[in-house]
Amino acid sequence: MARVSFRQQMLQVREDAIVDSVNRLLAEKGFEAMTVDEVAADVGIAKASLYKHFPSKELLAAAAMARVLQRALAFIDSEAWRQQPRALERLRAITRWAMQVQLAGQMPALPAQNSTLRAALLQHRAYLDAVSEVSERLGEAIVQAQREGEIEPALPPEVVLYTLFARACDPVVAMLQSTGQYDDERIVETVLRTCFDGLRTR
Amino acid sequence: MARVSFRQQMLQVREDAIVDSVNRLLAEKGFEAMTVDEVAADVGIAKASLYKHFPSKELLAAAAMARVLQRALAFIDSEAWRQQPRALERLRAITRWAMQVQLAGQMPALPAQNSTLRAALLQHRAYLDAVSEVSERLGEAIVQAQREGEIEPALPPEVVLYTLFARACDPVVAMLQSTGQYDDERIVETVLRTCFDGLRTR
DNA sequence: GTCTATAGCCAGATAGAC
DNA sequence: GTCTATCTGGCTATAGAC
Repeated sequence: MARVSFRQQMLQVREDAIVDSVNRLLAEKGFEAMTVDEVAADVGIAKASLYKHFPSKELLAAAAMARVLQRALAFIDSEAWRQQPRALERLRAITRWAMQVQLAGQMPALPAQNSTLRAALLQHRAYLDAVSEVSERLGEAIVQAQREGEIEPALPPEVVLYTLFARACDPVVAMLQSTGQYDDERIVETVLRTCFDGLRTR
Repeated sequence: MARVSFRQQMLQVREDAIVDSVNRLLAEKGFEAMTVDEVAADVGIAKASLYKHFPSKELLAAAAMARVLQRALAFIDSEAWRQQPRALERLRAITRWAMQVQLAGQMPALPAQNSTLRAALLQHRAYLDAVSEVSERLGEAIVQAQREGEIEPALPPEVVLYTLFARACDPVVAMLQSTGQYDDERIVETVLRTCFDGLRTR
């Protein structure tokens, strides 16, 4: 059995704390506006210490984005998710999960088209692996939901996939949150509804 | 009749060129990653000259965002739009217009929650006026569409409004464009469909 | 108003002691 | 690995000649 030293555990805990902070700051201000000084201050360590853990700002952000995807994957692998018999309900569940992460201020924004972050992500193994793993699992659920007649079969599966990725970061969630008029559950259910059922009357 | 001097016309043309460049760069890289040097180079003038037209980077971006909204307003005021008898079709038309602007690379991204740009926008008269004017017109169309039974009446009108604003910048448009597998019209119609009809089968 | 040149600042990254 | 102190580059903004 893999014995993990106390030192390594401490390291892991610290890195988790760092990545938490980065997630929050990425969600709040985006990659470019987030400064490494802020991250260090938020974690409560010196900036130079941060650079011992992550060799650049880009790789710091990439680690954070990879972890969100790994958590999504953990959710997808959970019993509760896989036991859901209808594929449509599985898709709703993962989308709901993503919106809850966003409401908790832990969903980093999608990187802009042209950004040093984007370039770094395309070379980041853990991130790319997580993206393709999540895409594959969701792709299966999408195709199944289409076979079951629940998701519109005329939509190419990749359109559905991209839409779900985009809705995970849907700015409408933050807009509704900032009005203060809706509680979290209401926000999630409303945005989920507009995503799956559209704005038109059914 | 208002006589406009040749000088003023030249000025206007130049400022339009500047704002075009800013729009493109804002769409491509976002406010923080865009540099004033790039804008100047893109327009083909010196950076100091830019600052004669716009006193700060924030106000430069704000002018660009205000102009997009003013163009949206011009579209809303056009005969073709207003003669459309059904409110739902008017909402579809303005959303389609926004997606075409985005495909043309001229739709600036929504500012992040916490950003110097956001602060500047909240003090920018032309921007705020345009936002509230657009919101008012769309709000009327939304309520009417709900009365006509076309837009889901259970959705608060502001949720519909925010959703339309968000879809104007929907990253799915750029994602589909970057695959190169779809022509512009197909992209617009597909994303419009997911917005109004949802992902589920009807 | 346009330019060249530069001031001033701030953020990413590093040196080097402990 | 952690810190303090510092380097370095690039960015916003301006000075000042034309």
